Amino acid sequence: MTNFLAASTTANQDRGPRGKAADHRLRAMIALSRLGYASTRQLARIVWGKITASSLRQAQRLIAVLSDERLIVVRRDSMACQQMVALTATGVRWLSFEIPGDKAHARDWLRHAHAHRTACNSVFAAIGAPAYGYTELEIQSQQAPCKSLYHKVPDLLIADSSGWTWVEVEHSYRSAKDFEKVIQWLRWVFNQENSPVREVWFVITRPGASTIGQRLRTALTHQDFRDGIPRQIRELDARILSRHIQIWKLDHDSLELEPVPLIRSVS
DNA sequence: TGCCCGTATGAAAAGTCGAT
DNA sequence: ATCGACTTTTCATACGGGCA
Repeated sequence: MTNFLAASTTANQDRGPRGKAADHRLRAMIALSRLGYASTRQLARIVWGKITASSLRQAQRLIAVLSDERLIVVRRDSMACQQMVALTATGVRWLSFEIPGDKAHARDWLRHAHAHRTACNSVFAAIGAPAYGYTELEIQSQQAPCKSLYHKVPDLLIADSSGWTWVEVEHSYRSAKDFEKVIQWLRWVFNQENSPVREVWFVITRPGASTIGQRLRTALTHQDFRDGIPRQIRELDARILSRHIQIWKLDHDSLELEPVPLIRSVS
């Protein structure tokens, strides 16, 4: 992936304001280069850390300035009633590194913005846009350490020294067939001796997908020994359920993740 | 969804011209 | 002849249609 620190040291020189404003600008530009496109809210969350009336205003002002300087283009998303922005060719040149796919500009991504990528970007913002994480766009552009694993492509990937956190963005209800594939995939991944994946996160971004936790719990819980499931699978499933899965729900207003308990509390 | 292409647009460069 | 103000040309690129 692109070397961020090198980029930030060179891109910071003699380009617009210095100090805090320059830092905000650089962080917004880097975020845009990684996400492909972003909403005002996403930028506010990434650059200022949290969504407040103040951070939203600052984000709006920064977008106005960058747009005046023709570093970004703005598009109003009539569906979601929000501004979406992406880098222009001038904006890409402003950065001292290439954007995913070595594209000249990010206009096409903005024009063909789709709900799933937008949701992935919101989740990326919500987990704090980590430098050791990879966006959906970066994964598609094969800049992540993992393009796919056992026929499954991650929506987001966080790769720190302790292993990978594989993030699935649950933006629609999974069909029974698709869900079964996920279960088989989980078993395959966590049956490996040295699986690079430490945890799999399921992040609910739409009400329609909110039952994913219950479905996983049901599928991976085997109370009856006589149901024909081999002991190894029962133990593997129990381990997956207790150690390797986390369910989160995205709050679209604050762009924060709320944990969803996976194990029903014993009453 | 990605790419190409024709057109529109706006900024910079080059050219024009009158006043001194 | 030189300067400054205004006009024209050129060029880059944003936009959006359309195709694969």
